[in-house]
Amino acid sequence: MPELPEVDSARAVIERHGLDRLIVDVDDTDSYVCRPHAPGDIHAALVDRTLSAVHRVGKSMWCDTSALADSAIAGPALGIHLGMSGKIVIADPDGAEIDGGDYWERGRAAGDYRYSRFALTFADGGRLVLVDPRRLGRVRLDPPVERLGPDAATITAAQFRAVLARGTAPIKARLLDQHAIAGIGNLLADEILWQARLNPARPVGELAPDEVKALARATRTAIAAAVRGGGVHTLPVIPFRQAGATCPRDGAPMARSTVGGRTSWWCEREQPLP
DNA sequence: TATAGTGTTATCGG
DNA sequence: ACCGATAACACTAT
Repeated sequence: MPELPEVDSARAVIERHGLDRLIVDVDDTDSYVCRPHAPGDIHAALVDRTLSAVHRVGKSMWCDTSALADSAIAGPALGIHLGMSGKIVIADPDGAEIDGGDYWERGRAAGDYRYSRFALTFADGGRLVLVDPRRLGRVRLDPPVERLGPDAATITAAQFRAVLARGTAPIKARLLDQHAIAGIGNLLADEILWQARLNPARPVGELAPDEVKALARATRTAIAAAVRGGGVHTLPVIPFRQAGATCPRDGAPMARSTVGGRTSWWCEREQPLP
């Protein structure tokens, strides 16, 4: 589920319900999700601290952590990436849940989720849980977020032009490159290209200035719409990414192929190769 | 049973 | 060393 809009929702959940609560326990026993740390490392680093702030760039989140009671030195950052199927769930001691209820099962205690891969327990018994069936999400201390490109939600026009300025990669592959621009995933990329009426396989080097402009505008509006709607699934063309579908704008068949290593759908008539 | 999937990254060839 | 393409990762749903 998570592209930039979903990750921003998760960030907001942590901001509303996860900050300034004393951490008394950490479940970091999933050594795949918590790699490269050994089980117990994150526990040792976070117990007796609080999350003091939460940040997001692209699809990556991280939390600042407080100093210990007898110290002035802040703790390490807690990096959280949702991967393909991760969600953040806050479970209160009384069983109240914020988001993620899909994964709760009858007979389990509050906060005990079937696909729980990492969890913080707070002093009052509440928990912050990473629920992630596929385990492609990632939790680590001091994540290397400085290598990400500019955030897609706040990128400037000049930065956007620079993203497309060099190379011969298909536009879609470049939009998905998190080191070039951070936050765009497979569905958002298809929506942006559909809005801009550009074929996903067009090489970046051959774009005209007005096409770059159209892409920048589509990126801005698609992300704003997805954040407002509550996720990339609310974007107009996404339900038409399936066999036999026709473009909701002009009724032409939707075409499918692999571009940039990902399944891509576009309108055959409005998004032709030149 | 076989395949695809809202993501990232190591690896390989040019 | 840079750029682009591909496979692999873990697991579920169709």
